[in-house]
Amino acid sequence: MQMLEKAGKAKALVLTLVYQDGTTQLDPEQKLGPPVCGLLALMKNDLDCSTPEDPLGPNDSLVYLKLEHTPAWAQQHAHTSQEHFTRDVLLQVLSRSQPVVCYKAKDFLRTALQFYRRDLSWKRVAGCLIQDPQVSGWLLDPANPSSCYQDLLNKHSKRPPTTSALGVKKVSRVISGLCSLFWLNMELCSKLQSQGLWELYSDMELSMISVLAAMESHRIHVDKDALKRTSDLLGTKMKQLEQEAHRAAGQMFLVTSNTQLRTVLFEKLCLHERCENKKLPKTVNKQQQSTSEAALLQLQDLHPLPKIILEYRQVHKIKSTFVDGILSCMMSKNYISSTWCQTSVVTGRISAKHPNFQALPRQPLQITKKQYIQGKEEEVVTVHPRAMFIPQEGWTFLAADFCQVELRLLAHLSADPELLRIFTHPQADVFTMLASQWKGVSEVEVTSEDREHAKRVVYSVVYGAGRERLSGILGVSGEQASRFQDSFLQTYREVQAFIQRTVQKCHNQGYVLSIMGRRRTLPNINSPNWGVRMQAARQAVNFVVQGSAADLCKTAMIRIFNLVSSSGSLSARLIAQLHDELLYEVEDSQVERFAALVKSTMESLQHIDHLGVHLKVPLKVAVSSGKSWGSMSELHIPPSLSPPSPLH
DNA sequence: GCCCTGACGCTACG
DNA sequence: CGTAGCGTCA
Repeated sequence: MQMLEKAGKAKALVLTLVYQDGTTQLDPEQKLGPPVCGLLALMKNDLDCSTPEDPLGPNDSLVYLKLEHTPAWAQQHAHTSQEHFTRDVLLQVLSRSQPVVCYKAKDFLRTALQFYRRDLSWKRVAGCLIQDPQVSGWLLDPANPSSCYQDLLNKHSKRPPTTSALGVKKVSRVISGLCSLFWLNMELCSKLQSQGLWELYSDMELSMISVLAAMESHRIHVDKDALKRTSDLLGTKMKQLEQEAHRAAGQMFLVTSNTQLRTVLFEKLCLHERCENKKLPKTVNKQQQSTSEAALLQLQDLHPLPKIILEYRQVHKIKSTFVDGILSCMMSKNYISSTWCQTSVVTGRISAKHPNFQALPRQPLQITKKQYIQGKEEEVVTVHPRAMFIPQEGWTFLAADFCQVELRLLAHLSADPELLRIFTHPQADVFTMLASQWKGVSEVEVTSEDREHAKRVVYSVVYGAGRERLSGILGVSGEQASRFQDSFLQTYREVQAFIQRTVQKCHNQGYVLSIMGRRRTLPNINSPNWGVRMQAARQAVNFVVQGSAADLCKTAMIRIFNLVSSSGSLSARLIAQLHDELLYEVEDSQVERFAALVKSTMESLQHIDHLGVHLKVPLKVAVSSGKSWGSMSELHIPPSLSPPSPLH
């Protein structure tokens, strides 16, 4: 009890998880993270007098908290005082106003939520103010995130710290590690302040840690049996396609080997000689004949093999990554939870792994199954990985999508009058209007092909893709792709001006900023090498658009998280973030109410007064819901249901 | 024979 | 543009 009081009064708390093999979060990362066995907390009171040589001041103290699971049958009465103590300290950590520091704080929060699943609601992590030097370091230099704690320390500490750690006991190494973590955090905070990144850090990125921890601690149910059946189905389909490929090639070869495929296509069949009018793409690094989708599409009329390979690749991708890959993430469970990474994307977006939730195919795959049953010889089966994800009984998936955020941001950033008009006076579908304006025809004359072209061209400009990439995607010549881009930039003159302005600014100050002050430095903007310099210019433009979109999406996640956390009745949980789309699991009875709240919260981000964000275009959010992620249908929210503009 | 590693190619998403 | 992840090959 004395300890608990001490922890509450301490001026600062420095934490690290301890793993069963004796390592901590401050040690270099393991391949397979060992299980957590406890938590080490340094309570700092002597902020002035301790030195690297004698890191522990007289009023500082250290406590180790054991984390272990009690078997369910013993849980009823057997809470030991130690377990209560640990839980109480954790609760205090979550609600204290004094600083708490932890390297990789998200892992700590998730661990806490997992160990006290019953006593500790995920809503409790909403208010917590925990600092994380890993996040600070990434914000300061997002292009070079440090690989481990030592790496980060070397990069930012003023002088090389304590002498040879070898020979020193493990305990004292950990203690001095925690102390250095405290000082490193101070150092990073002042750097953030001097770079104008403090508000972004404390108001957005630190809140994201809690949001992501809560998201990771939620279990997403998966139809494991369906997944296994699909795996077998795709396996037999692949064997069939492999045989067809061998027959078409006139020889056996490894269908998954690009090297062997290249030999068959270009040395045996010599297909490149039969299409001299088309230009076939080359591989990036070795400048060989490419066997990519774009190349095979060019060759498909000359020989049956390319088509077979394309289909084989489609099936193989689905099976290996989205069926077997997800099965291997499930181990013996029947649910998954992705790991969400905050510090791995330069533009400020978040990424996901194990599995990568953000890359699950949007479109289902059609498989024609040959079977020799009387009556029907062929059967068409659709395989859809997203459909394997199922809400709990009595709950529904709800998706909220920022419609064309990046294009809207481009309109805002460039202030192009024509582009702005499309969004402020929406008379039709955005890309239809765009196509009609661009090609100079009326909206009813726009074909679906025109619309698709417009969409692709727009995003090639937003993403900064070259003509090669665009021509590959569009299926037209590089020359034509280039003309499309040029005519787009001619129609929307201010967009071109924005691009030039951004590159010029980057040239002058060495970095670019997003709407909320996220920063990317681009040293190569001054490179003597033309190619390198142009790449940096594209990265600069892309960063401003993509980074600003990331700012908006993160703000939306945080606001919705805070609204739900502080509500007594709402229970919706975030399942995944797909960059401009948020996926929630909602109690059936709350779907309409929550949908209205999400939509209005997200659309209200057009104006964020205290950040000085005032977008010149409205934001539009489309909401859909369904009983599986594979079958979502749009939800129309009557404007009357929308609550008044929520608090920040 | 075995497993590991880094470079490369391809492709899913936004 | 920029992520994750599967595969081959030396």
